[in-house]
Amino acid sequence: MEMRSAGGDAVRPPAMADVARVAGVSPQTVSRTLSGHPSVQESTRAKVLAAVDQLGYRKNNAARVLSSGRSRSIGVVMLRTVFYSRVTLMYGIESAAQEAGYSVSAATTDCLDTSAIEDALSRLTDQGVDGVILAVPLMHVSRRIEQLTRSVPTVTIDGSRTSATEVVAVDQSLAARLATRHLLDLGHETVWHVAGPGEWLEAASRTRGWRDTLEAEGRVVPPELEGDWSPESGYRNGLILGRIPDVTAVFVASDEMAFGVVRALHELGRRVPGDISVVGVDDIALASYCSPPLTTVAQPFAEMGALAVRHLVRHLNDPEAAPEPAAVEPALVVRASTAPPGGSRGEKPPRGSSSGT
Amino acid sequence: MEMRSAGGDAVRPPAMADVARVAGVSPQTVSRTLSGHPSVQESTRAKVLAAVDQLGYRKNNAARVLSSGRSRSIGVVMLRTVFYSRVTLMYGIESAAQEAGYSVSAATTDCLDTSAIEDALSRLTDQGVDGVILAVPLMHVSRRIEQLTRSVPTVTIDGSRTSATEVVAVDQSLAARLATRHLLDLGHETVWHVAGPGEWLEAASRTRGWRDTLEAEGRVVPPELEGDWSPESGYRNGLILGRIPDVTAVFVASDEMAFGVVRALHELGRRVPGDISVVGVDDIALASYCSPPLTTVAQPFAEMGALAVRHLVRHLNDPEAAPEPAAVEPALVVRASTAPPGGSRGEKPPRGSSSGT
DNA sequence: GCACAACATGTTATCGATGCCAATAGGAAG
DNA sequence: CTTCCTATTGGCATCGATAACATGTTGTGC
Repeated sequence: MEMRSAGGDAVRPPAMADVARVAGVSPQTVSRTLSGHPSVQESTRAKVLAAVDQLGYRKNNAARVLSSGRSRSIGVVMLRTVFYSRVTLMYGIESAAQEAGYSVSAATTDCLDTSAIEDALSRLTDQGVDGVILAVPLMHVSRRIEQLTRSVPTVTIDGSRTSATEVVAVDQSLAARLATRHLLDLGHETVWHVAGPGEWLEAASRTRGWRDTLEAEGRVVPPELEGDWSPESGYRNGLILGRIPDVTAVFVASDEMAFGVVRALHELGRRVPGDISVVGVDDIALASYCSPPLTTVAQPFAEMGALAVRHLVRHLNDPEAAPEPAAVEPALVVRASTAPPGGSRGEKPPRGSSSGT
Repeated sequence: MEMRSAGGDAVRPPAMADVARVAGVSPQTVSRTLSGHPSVQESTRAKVLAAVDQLGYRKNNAARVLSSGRSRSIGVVMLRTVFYSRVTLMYGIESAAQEAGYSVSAATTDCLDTSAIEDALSRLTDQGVDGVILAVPLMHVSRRIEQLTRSVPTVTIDGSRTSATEVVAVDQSLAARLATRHLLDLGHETVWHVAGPGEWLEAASRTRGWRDTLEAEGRVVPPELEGDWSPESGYRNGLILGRIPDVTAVFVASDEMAFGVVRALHELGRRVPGDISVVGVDDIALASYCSPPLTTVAQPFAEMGALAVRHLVRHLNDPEAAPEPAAVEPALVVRASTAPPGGSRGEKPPRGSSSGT
């Protein structure tokens, strides 16, 4: 960095015109060569590439964007959380984008305020992204958001559909149905539920899937408890559930909350899954390594991110292409935190298993 | 998005010249008004702002960058991992950057190959970032990296120092010393260690801190085991440690590996901390919620990211400012996975504790 | 009353690449 | 041998904002 300041004005980085001069061709030909235009003679191409190499030429992105009107970058609006799901999603987006030749810039927000989302979105459009992936659960689509998404191609992930938007989503309701049905199949009378925060669309979908499954089977639908995705909130709810004698099966809306629930149950002396079975959602890396290893619903977040990018890129390349909604499917991963009711298959199998009490 | 394609060529977004025309002033005055230049009369400013509002003018970033030579964006090179530490770091960087008026673009890589890092770095410089934060553990600084970091202000985090670079780091060696000393203070004869992968500088620093502490106390230094940060690798190493009768205390280089270690020990019937005490590093959110709650060393990742940004921005604003290395300090968090040796305070206290075997 | 400063604004050149159109050359077709 | 076409290549305008310089305008101190 010293070079830059100390070197004075001598070291202006080489521009395309410099390359053209060295190669003995016009700047236009250099441009064509570098962007892979077919109509460039092999000998010319070689001269240009040699000059590029000799000068250490690097393309100037700003100029290219200004001139072509396309930035080859996409923006992502997301919440600033360390939840496994969001992070994995982001990486899926990044690698797919990179593969498609796009760069990614993220605008994260701390909260779900509509105004915060508006800000994030406008930061991205100001920056000149070609398209946007909205990875926040939009409950309320404000006029400003509507307006912004209308001016730039947008794909939403698990969010409300705005008028000018394609949607990519995991079938959250299916995730919940898989979990709930698994517990019912094991023989539990009914299943309790620790939901995610109400503002989150995916939390709402999971709750709906859980409720639907119970109702379809004619089971009692217990009142639902609500957390905020944090392990702490799971713990709090676990302390409540553990005190209710009826509870034999719990579907928790995320693995991290499930960890908290299990912890609380242990502290209350309830065995998992001996007394109470627990299912989470996400299949985080640590799910196999808690006690007991957590049964959960795996979600293909990375694929979802990649899918969103593919949709967006397709639209950017051909704005006429019909938008088509897409969903990817979650899968149940059975580990050791679930068992038939009655305490027969506890984590540390009690020899004389007194079924029932 | 339909608008864009269907609207034809009529809807070119308004440019500064349009605003100038409407406001009845020169484009330059518009520019000055919008960038907060002091020498603009109040009445003029008002006219300009009214015109901006009326036309819905939004600045064109590409043009601004091309013209001014500054992009007000910084790049981050990091590994594509979901490890808590890296994610938290990223959010620290993002919020600090946003506060300073910079946008962040990330270039993530899958592996630690020097060439992959070179690619990521050059993607960022091509994109025209004003500065770069290198958040990968650089063991080998190639000529190309040297060259790239020389052409753009760079701050490395926990990496090898390149010639033109400032460094921000957590004192990893201190983290290891805190953990090791804690275990020795509890009365353990010595402490075993599950290290991170050898290519990671921070893994090496932790190993060094651990070794130094043992040697300073004249303790036997056991051979170290090595993982790859994943819970799986912790599990594998746990299966080994659990079979070695001498082992009473283990310092694991990350919480996620520690989860694996604890799981393996449980499966082998070794109690934690009754038989073996375990300390991790990171203080991830789930650390409080495993069985037993994990004693660990908390690292202020978010602060570190913010610090890196502050350094970088300071340098961007004043290239003459002397680079000063900075470190932030980790802190021990004692929970329930550590205890004096001898099995007296096990997780589930065995009534007749047969100390030793 | 004059010189000079400070402020407010306009003019022009420029950043670096690309889009569009024109121009040249070589070859195929008639 | 002419005409037309295609493959290459160059010239010029342009994207939208800002830096640098120029201009005009008001005010101030002696």
